[in-house]
Amino acid sequence: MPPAPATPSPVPTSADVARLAGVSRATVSYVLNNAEAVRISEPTRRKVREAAEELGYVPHAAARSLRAGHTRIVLLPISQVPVGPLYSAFFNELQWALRRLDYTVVQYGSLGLSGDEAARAWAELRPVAVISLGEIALSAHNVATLKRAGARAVITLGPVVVPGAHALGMDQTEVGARAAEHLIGRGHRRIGVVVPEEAGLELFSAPRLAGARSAVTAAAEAGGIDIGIEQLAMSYTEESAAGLAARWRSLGLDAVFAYNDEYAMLLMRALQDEGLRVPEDVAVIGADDLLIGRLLRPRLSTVQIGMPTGDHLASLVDQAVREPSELTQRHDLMTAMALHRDST
Amino acid sequence: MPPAPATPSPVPTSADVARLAGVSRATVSYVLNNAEAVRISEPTRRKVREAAEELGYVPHAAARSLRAGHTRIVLLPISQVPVGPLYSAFFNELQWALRRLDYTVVQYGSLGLSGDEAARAWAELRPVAVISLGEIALSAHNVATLKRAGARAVITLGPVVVPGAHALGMDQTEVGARAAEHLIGRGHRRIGVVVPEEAGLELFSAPRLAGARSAVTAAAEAGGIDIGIEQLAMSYTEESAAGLAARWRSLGLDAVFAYNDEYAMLLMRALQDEGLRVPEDVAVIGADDLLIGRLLRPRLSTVQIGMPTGDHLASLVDQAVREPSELTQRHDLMTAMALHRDST
DNA sequence: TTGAAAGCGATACCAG
DNA sequence: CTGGTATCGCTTTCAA
Repeated sequence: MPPAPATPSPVPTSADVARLAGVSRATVSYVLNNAEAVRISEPTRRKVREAAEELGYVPHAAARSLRAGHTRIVLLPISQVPVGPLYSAFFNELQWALRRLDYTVVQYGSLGLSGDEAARAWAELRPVAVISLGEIALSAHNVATLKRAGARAVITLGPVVVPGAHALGMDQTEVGARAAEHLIGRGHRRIGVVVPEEAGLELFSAPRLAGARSAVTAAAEAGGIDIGIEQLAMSYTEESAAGLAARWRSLGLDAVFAYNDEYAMLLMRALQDEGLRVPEDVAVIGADDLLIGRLLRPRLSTVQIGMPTGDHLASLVDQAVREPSELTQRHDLMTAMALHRDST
Repeated sequence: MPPAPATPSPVPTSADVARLAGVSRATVSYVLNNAEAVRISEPTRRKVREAAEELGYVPHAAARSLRAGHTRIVLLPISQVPVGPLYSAFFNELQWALRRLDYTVVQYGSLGLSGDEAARAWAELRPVAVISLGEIALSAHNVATLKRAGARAVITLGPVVVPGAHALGMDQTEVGARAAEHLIGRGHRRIGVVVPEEAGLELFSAPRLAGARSAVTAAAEAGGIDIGIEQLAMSYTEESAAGLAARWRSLGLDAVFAYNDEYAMLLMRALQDEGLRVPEDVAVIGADDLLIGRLLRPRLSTVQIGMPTGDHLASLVDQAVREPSELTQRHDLMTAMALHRDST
């Protein structure tokens, strides 16, 4: 007796369901999609449903979208760097909200790809929308590639505006500006700005630094005073923080905006260990208003960031998909506000 | 003159490329996939490539995998809860490693779905593998559904073993056990265990608590001594920590294992504000060895966790996909080791 | 070396 | 009310 046929467990298709139920594939499709246009008798419906159940039939998304001519995929390139709890929470929320709107969120790790490579790779999936944080620099040409592949919206959340793309910018310059203004307002005139050495974070750190710079310039001109600002490289390790703290006195600074609360805490601890008093000798301000910033003493002053809700952003995305012609440019989605505690 | 035809920007297909290049679709496919089996003349190749370039042609992944009969999708259900920087970093790494092995990682938010619903939704994408953290409780039947839909491996990283699934468990009980042993070894006999109230974290907190429990039992039996252990609910807010600290003296505990470093820091600060000395009045140990745990004073003792590298896990996944019959069960991928600092 | 054509799975039109 | 069938884009066998 010959062995069983080579196909051990063929994936059941709608044809299998049809065969088992004794109807045509068309009928199966109608029943399973609750098609309103055609009326199918109740016994037939039951037969079909039972057959599908028995076979464990699950429709094939690729086949369906091939037929439909479009997908509901929203592609979310993921970045390699840990962008902090604030952004992580925001992304989770966004995913969620998009799913509720019946989109399938596909996160795609694209580290190390050029804009061209990334755009091609993404386009293969025929996403209906792409939401880029900005970790991959997209050109107008890349946007065109994606649109030609059926993307109805290419949305960038980063600071860089790309022709053809919707920009829902989370303006990080505001963060730096609020921090600098806070320090200046409290009488500080020699301000350091910590810029993380970690690769990938420049997407956030550069605008924050730029914002601080412009705030300093504005304040100096308005008040006719001399304010200094200095960029300080530091990485997220105790050693790096200690190194910076060790040469602190030679820098002649009386305040520092430390990128975010984590870097601020790290640096503040190192400064204290170096014998400097916070805020008397040096004022320290972070950003993101993380809970841990309230645990160290003195309590850390910070810039509180108001992120848009996932629901809100999702609905903007949905709108862009429905009406791609309205090229939205918005930069008011994120708010920043200095929060005075005890470290400044 | 009539307006342009209704189709504004039809997505270019391989047929369009063929037409433009003056060859057949087959030839286009051969050229673009660098088919070794057939030899195509160099001029033809160039013509095809140029035509593809000019049209901005990008192949259609769904059509391709429909034809191929399988995908390279690895489905990663994502949980709603922030599981901490350790896990986030691990997941990033894993994604990366999988992409290098030419898989497409699809993260799928499945919160609120039942096991049945989730399995069906995932199966529609015909993933070649599913890697579940365990946030959705999968039954053997669900695993069967996925396998019938072509999944060659269903892998669970959580503590629950599901029939038919590969288990690459990250054994969280070890964490609790090491923490409890550390505290017992340092002479503590009344141990509290903080269990986060945040939904979703029970996946981690329950095994950590269980591990602490069994370590206590083991030590008590071996030493013939009386050791008490008590579960303490707390959420990640200052209020909750303060509330717990306020009733601390009435609990009669001399040590606490606080789920992880973040909860530990929060509680330690609240205890100190309540006038309790750490570690004299109460010893505190966390877990995950986060950098911030070294910033507070006293420095936080912790349980250091050794996660498998993304590369390692990815290669295990790849192996499971290639050889699905070898049902792997491994629980030694994560290591846990108590780290003594100053808070115990 | 290239072209014609079958077929992957699901859907929707048009007949019956 | 239900069934046959063309179609989506791509790969691959078979013929020429």
